Amino acid sequence: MREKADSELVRRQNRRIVLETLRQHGPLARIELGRQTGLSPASMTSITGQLIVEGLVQELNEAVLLPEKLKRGRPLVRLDLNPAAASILMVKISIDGIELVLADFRGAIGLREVLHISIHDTDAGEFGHVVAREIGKFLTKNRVKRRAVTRIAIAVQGLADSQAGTIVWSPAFSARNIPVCKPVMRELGIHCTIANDANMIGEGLVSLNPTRYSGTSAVIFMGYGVGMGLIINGSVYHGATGAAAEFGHMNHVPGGPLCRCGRRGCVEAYAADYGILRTSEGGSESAPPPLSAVPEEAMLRIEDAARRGDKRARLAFAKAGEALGYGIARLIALLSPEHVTLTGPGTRAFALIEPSLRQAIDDGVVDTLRSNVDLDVAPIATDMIVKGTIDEALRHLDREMLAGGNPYPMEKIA
Amino acid sequence: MREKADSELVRRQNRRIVLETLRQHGPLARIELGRQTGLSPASMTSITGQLIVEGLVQELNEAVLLPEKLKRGRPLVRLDLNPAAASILMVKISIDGIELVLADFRGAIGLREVLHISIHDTDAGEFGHVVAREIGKFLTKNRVKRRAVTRIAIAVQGLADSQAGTIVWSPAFSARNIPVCKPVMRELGIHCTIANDANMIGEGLVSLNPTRYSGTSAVIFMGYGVGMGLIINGSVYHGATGAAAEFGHMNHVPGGPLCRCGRRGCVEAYAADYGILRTSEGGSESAPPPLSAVPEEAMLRIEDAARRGDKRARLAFAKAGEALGYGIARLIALLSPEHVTLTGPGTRAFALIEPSLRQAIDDGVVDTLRSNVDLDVAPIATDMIVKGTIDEALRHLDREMLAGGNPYPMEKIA
DNA sequence: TGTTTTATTTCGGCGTCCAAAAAAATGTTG
DNA sequence: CAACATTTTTTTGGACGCCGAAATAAAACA
Repeated sequence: MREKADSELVRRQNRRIVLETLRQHGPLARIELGRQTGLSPASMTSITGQLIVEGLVQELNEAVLLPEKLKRGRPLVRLDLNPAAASILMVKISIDGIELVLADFRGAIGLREVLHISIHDTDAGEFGHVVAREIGKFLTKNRVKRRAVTRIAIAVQGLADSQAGTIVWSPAFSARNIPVCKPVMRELGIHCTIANDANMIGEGLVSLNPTRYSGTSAVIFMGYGVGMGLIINGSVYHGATGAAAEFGHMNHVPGGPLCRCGRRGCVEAYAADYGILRTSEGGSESAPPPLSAVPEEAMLRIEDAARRGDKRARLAFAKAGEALGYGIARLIALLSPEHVTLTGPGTRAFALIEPSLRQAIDDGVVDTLRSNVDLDVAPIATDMIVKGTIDEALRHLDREMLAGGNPYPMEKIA
Repeated sequence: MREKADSELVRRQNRRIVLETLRQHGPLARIELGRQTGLSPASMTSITGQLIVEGLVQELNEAVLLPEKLKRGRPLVRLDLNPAAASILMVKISIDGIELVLADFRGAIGLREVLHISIHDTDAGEFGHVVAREIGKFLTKNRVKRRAVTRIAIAVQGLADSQAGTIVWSPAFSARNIPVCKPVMRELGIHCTIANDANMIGEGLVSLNPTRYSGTSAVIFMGYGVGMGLIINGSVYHGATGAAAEFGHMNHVPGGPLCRCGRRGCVEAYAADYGILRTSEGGSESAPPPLSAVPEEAMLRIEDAARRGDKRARLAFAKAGEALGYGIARLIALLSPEHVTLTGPGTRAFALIEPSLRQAIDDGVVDTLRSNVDLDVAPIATDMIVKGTIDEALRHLDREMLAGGNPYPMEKIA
């Protein structure tokens, strides 16, 4: 049951709609905002006035920006989010290292740095400190005041517990249950959240194209592992702790090949790069997966071999496709998503995977459901993680800032 | 992005909260409503006054009802939903026949009738007419005016397309794609909806215990088939067409036994009564499933045999448990629900199924996820379908009636 | 310079909510 | 039994948000 409504709720909701509209459709004049949101020009004046006083929005001085249309009438004054209102520090933790990105309140990226530091064997108790230290260095080097950073948002490969702020399990670490957010918050005094990277791809897709992703869709990431971002009814699904959508560790065949998670027969054990590598090398299904990342060259070699007709290599991709296909079939049976998007480096070999994947979907799904699903491939995923993480943090921020939206009397605005 | 807010939205939302509170917590005085909803007594007077004028709510004259506490002070006047404000005709279509239930605006059941008519071989074009005719007879016999019936809500075993108002596929029929809602609406002139019965069990559980089911949960129905109602973030999940959550037709083993849906290896092909029957009789996996329902006695016989130690019968239940268990494991990997509830006649033999089911869940789920799931068994399900269907129809009704909530000036109320 | 056009602001009205005061309805007490 | 106490409900008056209409502002055009 929803909360009781009053005039405060009305204002808060309308403020939020205005902010979101500006976020999505770039700079807009008051009257354009009114058309977009359905609010009257009078209310627009009032709402934006308040937002300007609070520093979240600013008027743009764009004599330059409007050379195209020389209409008559009073020129419109475009408004935009004030980039300085907040900034988000995004941290991407992956098997390759740590990436730091600083974005402003509009979501525009200002600074970016990739650290190729070795983290795989970092001690669980140590890692949070390492992250905090690297963030500190990054900020100092770029002369960014810590107080200027509003939020730290972390995306990580593997299972993250967003409630506890920990990395439950990740291919980037040998350790498990690594606390991250708490030490970072303690050492830097900045609010910090952590989430799974595939979920963040989902966030990115939703904020990029809310109409397309207004229903139920899935993004499947293929690479060093198999991850999934699940969009349900237009918003990314996080379980109770943020640890849902473990598509890669959904069982495919009971008692099948050994997975990195320790179980047998997971989709990932067939379809992640190490699974493909193992099959193509004729390794035993009980052979333990490698601890470190499979080098890209190794995968390129197998792909080449398969394209040249090598039987073992072809089989490896066929098995990967079958596992993915049945996994998708099961997903369809449960949720009948409108879109299933494949992404990540593993899609490079999509042509090799596709036949068995489609066959598996054909065999595994009731006809009436299958016809509704649209399967597509989107190779580029890295920046989507960054964008998604930043956008999600900004959405949270919007809500926070609006919650504290004190009533400013009209007189003060003038 | 949500809709713009204004005072109309405030009133609508608060009216709805009041109605829902009355629906849940029985008759309440204005001041009690105020405490429950967080609205002031003044607003309560205004809102309930409006609802009373519209005939949705009525004051209860309960001099009798209050013998318990003889407090002093002005006695409270309890309000309740006006039962006569609307009525719902619920139709349950199953392999056993058709059941008709008439409920009032409070959700209380007034009339009930079970028709053991044979519908299995009804022509697809004919069935809607049959339903309409039976409803007509039922209403005439009980002297209920058609105009008095606000909505017809149908729950059906099998795959329903709630968008199109059709039965896509059902074990109760040999035909497919059977139009139901359109002919019913045409012949009776009453709005009609159709949905899957397992989903309606979900609705029933949510309205019975919203707190427990505020997150993600699944209800799995075992019987002539295997169905599922999926509750996500506190509300029952319907895909785009209402045809989601086909847990029974989620693949378990590629190329496995033949399922009633025509595919191979579905969970249902192992765990529905016909699947258990087939395995226990040592039938080939390619043996086509029976067209008609498996009689209860046959199942009781197999259960008995298994309890007495018959190997084939025990194997049949073990296989059923394994298929269900892996299905649940896959569900957990995707959504990590808080509760999984098993229900339906198939749970009679739960003790026989349980060991392999738990083993399968153990083998199929990553440790960190499994520990969060609470598995329980609730044998009685039939009335939950009725309750859920009625409650869902009433919820829709609430929304409709509130949408047209004209502003009544205070003077008119007095 | 005056006119036209378009964006924005101001003003007055309406609907909602709430707090406080008033009224209503009953029990308690001397 | 009348005055008091207590509790619920209604009434009153004020605040806030939205909107339509009128006023104002800022430009192009003639």
